[in-house]
Amino acid sequence: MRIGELAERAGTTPRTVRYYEEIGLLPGAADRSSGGHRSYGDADLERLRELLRLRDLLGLTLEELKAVVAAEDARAEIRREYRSTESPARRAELLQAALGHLDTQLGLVRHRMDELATLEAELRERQERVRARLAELGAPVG
Amino acid sequence: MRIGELAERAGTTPRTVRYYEEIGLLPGAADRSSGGHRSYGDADLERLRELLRLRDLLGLTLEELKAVVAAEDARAEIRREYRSTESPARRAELLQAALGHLDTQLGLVRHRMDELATLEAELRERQERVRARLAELGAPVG
DNA sequence: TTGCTCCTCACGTCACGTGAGGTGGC
DNA sequence: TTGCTCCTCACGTCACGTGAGGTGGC
Repeated sequence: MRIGELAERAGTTPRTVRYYEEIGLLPGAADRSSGGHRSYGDADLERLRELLRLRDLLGLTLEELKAVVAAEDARAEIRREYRSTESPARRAELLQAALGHLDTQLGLVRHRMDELATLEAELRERQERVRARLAELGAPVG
Repeated sequence: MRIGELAERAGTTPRTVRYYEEIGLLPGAADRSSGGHRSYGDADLERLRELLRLRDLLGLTLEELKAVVAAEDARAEIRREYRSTESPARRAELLQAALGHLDTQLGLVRHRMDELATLEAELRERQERVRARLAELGAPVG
């Protein structure tokens, strides 16, 4: 697919995709099919979606996202080395590193969920109070 | 308290507080005690904390936060009018508007929580896979 | 008097948005 | 041939960061 479709399906803009490529967060599109147009596959779409999700949900900066990409590339490297002659010790080391990154991300996710749960509770409390006042006025509760 | 303490207790910087004042998101500090230094109270701290929370957790822009502030000022206005001679119809109207704003915010909060829950599930799944591979290697599960 | 924090410009930065002017595929 | 999307500059914008140079309270 071309950059317009990629961006729309990922929920962003072509400009953002080009910017991410410019700063090295996304690799330059593999083939620039005739006319210099960037061309992308489904794997590119999935990776972009995940980056945007981490950006929006966890508030990671683009520098931090670069570190995430590096960690994921390392995981991909693990899979590639999996059947090679790499030593079990080295494999375990890489897997442990991957576990560390996942732990960090899970910690961030849970922290955010806690904060959101607190916010939700406060909003519901306010909502109840407003509803109670409306009831006092003899109005129907919306 | 002065701007440095306010900012630190709210988890931000003096520059951000001044910027929010500059664009009209925060009112200019009530008293500029001798020397032109801004002075703040606990209510200012609470309001700032809430704005930062909405910014960080829901990703609202500063323009959107202005609308939130306007809605909250309207709620404060309701309380002020509560014992005045305002008509019940007018009061109900203001309360309904407040309910609408709360509904909107609750919708955003729940949407974010859903997205975070999905992300958490995916991260846990990856974690399990990595752990399984580590177990295959005969290594202790971290 | 010495630090510490505060003040106001004002330029820099991050993460893009938005034309300007031009080329390429159905 | 006409739209549509793409391309590369390059300047603009939002939300601040970061000194520059100076004043004020324990």
